Amino acid sequence: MKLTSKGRYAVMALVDLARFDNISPVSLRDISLRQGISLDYLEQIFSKLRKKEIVKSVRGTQGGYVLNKKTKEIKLTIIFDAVDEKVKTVQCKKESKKGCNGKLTKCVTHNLWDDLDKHINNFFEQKSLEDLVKNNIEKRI
Amino acid sequence: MKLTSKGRYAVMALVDLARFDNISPVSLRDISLRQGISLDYLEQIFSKLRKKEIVKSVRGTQGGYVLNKKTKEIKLTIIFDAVDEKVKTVQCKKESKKGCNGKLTKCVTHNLWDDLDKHINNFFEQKSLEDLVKNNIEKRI
DNA sequence: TGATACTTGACTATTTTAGTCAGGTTTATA
DNA sequence: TATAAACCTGACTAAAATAGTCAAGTATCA
Repeated sequence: MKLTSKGRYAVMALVDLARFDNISPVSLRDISLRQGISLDYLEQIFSKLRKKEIVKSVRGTQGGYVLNKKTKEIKLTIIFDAVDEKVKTVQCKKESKKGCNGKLTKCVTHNLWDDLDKHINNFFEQKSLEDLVKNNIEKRI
Repeated sequence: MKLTSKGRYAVMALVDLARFDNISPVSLRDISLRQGISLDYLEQIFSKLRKKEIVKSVRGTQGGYVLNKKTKEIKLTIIFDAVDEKVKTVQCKKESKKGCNGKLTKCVTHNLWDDLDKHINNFFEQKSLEDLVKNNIEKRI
């Protein structure tokens, strides 16, 4: 049970962006250096974030990225969704009218995984970028 | 963010076992047929469960497996632990004295992942096999 | 003593992940 | 208007993890 580094990097990069974008756009190069994430990989990630309107890009010299929403509104849910980090702990097959395990019933643990997904998503829906930035400033990390 | 099928199968098989083992040992062959899990794979999983004393084996004809603890005591935590299903959503590197991201500090999201792991583990520590079996009987799945 | 069932360990195809690489296009500013 | 900084896109790939399979046992009950 792991989170992919794409999801993790997306959050790290956005926290970084949230802390610096009040002055001017933040270049991916800067984020790359500060967070230790490959520039090429960051570009892939930000392309997705831009499509979901979480960030805006500013082109040209001195350009970069800016947040496109308030930090309070950017919940982890929408970040993970943007970079295809799915919280689907178990994929029960939906073959025609069959349930999981190839039979007509649901598998014995079906409800359990549903509950688990809800539990995790609940966490992601509550945490916003604002929380993370605050947490960082408070603890002076 | 996915659970491996090893973890899922382990839980499915144990729920199955919990429902049938009051009469006599349950053979893996039966579980395999009822739950649609490969027999060979089940053997790997039960070998691990036995080492952690979650189940006992009964050899010979009419043999099989029996639960080695009360269903109430078998929490998801110990099941996942037994089959190496780790809830470590993010692996921050621990290189000598360096933090994650190769710097001297913790990465900006370090505390977040710790919180997430706690949140998920909390769920697993509360759910027991008893809960799952009850849920199954009530809903007649 | 044979059938049943557990036990072990090696092996492997497939999929996913975590990037890299190459070759663009756009735009601010000197 | 040239140029460098920065974004943008898509194809490619090595390595790791996953989800099993396969083979060859050993133990024990009837």
